[in-house]
Amino acid sequence: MLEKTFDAANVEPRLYQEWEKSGAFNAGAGKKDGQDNFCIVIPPPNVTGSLHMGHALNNTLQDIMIRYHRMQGKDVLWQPGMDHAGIATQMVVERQLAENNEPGRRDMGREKFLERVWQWKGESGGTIFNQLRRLGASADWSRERFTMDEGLSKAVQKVFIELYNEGLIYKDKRLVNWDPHFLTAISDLEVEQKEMNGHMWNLSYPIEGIEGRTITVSTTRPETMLGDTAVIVHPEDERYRDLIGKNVILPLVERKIPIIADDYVDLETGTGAMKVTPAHDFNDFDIGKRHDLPMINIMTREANIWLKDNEDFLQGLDMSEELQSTINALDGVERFKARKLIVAMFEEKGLLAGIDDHVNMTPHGDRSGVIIEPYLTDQWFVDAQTLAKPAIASVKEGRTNFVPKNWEKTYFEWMENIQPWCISRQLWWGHQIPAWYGPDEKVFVAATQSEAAEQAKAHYGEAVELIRDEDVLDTWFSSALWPFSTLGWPDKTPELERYYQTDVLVTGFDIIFFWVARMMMMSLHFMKEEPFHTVYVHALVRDEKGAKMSKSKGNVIDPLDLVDEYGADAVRFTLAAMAAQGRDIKLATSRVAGYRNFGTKLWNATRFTQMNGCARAEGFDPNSVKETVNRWIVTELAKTAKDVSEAIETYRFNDAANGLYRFVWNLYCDWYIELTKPVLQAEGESEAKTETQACVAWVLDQICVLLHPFMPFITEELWAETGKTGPAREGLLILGQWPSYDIDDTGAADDINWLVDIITAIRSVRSEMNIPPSTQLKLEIVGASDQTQSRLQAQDAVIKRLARADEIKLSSDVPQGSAQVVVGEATIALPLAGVIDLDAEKARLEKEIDKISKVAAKFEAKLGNERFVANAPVEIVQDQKAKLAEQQALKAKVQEALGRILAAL
RNA sequence: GGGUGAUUAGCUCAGCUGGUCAGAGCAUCUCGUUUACACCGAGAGGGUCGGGAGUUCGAAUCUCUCAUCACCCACCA
Repeated sequence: MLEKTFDAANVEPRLYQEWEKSGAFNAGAGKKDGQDNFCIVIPPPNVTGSLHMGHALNNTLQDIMIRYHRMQGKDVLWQPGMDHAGIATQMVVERQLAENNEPGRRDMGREKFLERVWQWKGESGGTIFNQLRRLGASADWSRERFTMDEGLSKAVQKVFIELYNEGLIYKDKRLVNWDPHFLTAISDLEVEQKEMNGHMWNLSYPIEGIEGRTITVSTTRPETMLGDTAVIVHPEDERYRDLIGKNVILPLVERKIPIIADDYVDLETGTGAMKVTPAHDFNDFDIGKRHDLPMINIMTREANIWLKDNEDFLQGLDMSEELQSTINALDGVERFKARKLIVAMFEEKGLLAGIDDHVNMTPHGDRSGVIIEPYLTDQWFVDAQTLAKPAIASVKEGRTNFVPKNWEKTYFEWMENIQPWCISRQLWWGHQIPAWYGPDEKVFVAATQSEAAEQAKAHYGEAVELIRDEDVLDTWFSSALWPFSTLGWPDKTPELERYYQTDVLVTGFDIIFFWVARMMMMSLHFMKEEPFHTVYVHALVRDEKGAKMSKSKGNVIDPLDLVDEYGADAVRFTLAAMAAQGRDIKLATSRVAGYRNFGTKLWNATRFTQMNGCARAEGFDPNSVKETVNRWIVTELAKTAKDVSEAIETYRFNDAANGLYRFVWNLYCDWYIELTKPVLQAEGESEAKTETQACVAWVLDQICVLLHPFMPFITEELWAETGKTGPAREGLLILGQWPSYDIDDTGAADDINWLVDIITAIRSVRSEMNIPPSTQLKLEIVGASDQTQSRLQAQDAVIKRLARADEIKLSSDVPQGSAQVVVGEATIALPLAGVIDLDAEKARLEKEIDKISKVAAKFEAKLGNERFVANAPVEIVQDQKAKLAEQQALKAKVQEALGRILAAL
């Protein structure tokens, strides 16, 4: 006999071990008779990561599909693995070094530092996978991969070399987003624009040769004026037309820079004159290119002002004492301090024309949080525009589909405007770029140094010393290869052959650009086939009030805390039930508690079966059950199974979960079990009892199967429990067989619906009339049709039990002073003269009539509308007519009942 | 500046391709310990589906518009 509740904390780890030991997670485990494959690659979490709600949702949905398809008998692979997370990991290890007062990364040197990172990875990396295990994730852990594994690194190298040879990867000197904290370039995607309150400074630049005349430019970044190389005005601008072609004397540095015309300038904005700093602003960079302006970088990598020994800056300057002192004052100063100093200097010279408040979008590094500096450096880029073309076509032509579909628009929007992807990072942890430089900076890209040396020898005609590029690749470069690199590419492995193309990618919308788009590009280029046919994009998990969960807000719900409190099944079921497409999930823990209760409900239903001898029967055939109630429940089960399967296959996980919830609680527990009690608890043996016992057990079995993808632990446990009696069971539920039935008995459904109606109606009256549960009623049925009479006879015991009546008889008249309920054509009288309040009964019936009238009025209005009758489809009109007639008949009956009460009053 | 998604019972949300679609769960109220379950059972109250206009015989469901909120993208000094 089972305990009263399911002890998740104890059972879950045990069952998880059993599953793992059984090999059920391994690819091929569920395979039966050479059926289909099903493959999902996990979105690789950061090696530094720990489980948050987003992961919990993401992996729950994946596991539901994986378990579902496994039970379908497919050869299933859920490919797990982790991402090396360049910046994040380097950050963690550097912090650890600092905490231990150990030498920093630079003091340590590259090799030793990397050793430390590997050591850290071995000790603390990948805790997230143990957390996923607690959720019940049935990934094939034996195939776990890491983006820095030898195999995956080989794939990265091959991809880099091939793209380079095809001209799709190139090195370029241009402005990049520079993170002055981590001292590395980052891609556009790793930049977050944040609104900041700042100022707009108006700076006046004197015109060369025109005493007393200045031109005023507006800027949000005065410190960059040190690197100005032009002022531009609009060619049509009357105010400045005479100045075009002249020079300004750049204040402080006394550099002569030209005033040129460029229609980039907006006549309406600011003063209509713009300073141009090509080395520190993306727009200015383009303008500089257009006009072939010098690009003067005036900052160090740390974003401090750099003037001394800065050749580009010093070139062409006349070193005066004043300039020297300006340089002394500014050199090495942090950029925002320098800003203040420079503004003050302008003010002192009388060249500060004004300061306005200004709100501007400021770029921040998503990891470091510091303000990004547009910075002129040599970096490696991927020609994303070229790679994007087939990736766009693929989605346009439906070879890969987004669910929900509206994400395709976002995807197109981004892909069609894609910029070169900066892939080099000035970090150590990552895939070092396979490029070597000769004496004249000539690049040799090759898999190994010796290959590079050969190339160099061929080029120079002699052996030369080569220096390897220090940089590593963007982490997302390796993630982009995930669907094929994890399967063994570039080797032609059986897994690659078998599981590629994978099926579904499950992901949050926040990484569509980072990851999905790039997988599409790389996979199409190297595999010539889409990485997956479907991208299921799920929502963000927010807190109860809809706010994004974040540490700083302190509203983070830790999924493991929820698992501790309510069990993994409850957490999973909650997430599935709330995963309606296209909506964020606002997680309320009350929901989790509710679904924990759902598990308990099922648990106790199983206890009920045990107490009532409902053991599984050998060769039970749901198609041949005879009892109405049994025919009804198997019909409902068949419907539910069909709905759930369909919902899972169309990614409507909430519909699947809710369908199961409804069936288990509202049909199986609330009605089926109650309806079977009279038979099950009757003395002695009967065919009906034997059949019902078997049927109750069988449906419970099927519930476990259908619920297993959602609530794997409790169902597995119950499966084991119910396996202890009846015919021996083979194996674990995880490898059970997903059902589909062809059962549909509408007659039984009608009978039971009638039964439910009559019981509900009587209960309702009892409750409203305050008839205590202990009072046994005598029911008198008036006007019953033949069908109703036979139903009454068949269901006599059940009605008596559930409506709490000790006698049911047919009558020709309603006894005076009875409470009355109308069910179909029959009126059920509850003879309670003297017990009930007739005024209350009168009010109740009046209210009932009112309600019916309202419904009837709707149909009347429709049918009274000539145009409706003329235009609506015939079936609809017929349907509405029938419904109206039904309501009218009902109303007449209730009115009769009311008449009797009025007479009695 | 461009784009997307919201707005349905007190709360959190379902409602697909227009015709009982006005629903669920929590919360509330009443009653209940009948041996599966109080993490329970029975019953009840509660919304003119954000405002307005339109299409249609018929709209929560389609179109437009306004309002409010959220998010994403963007180099306007």
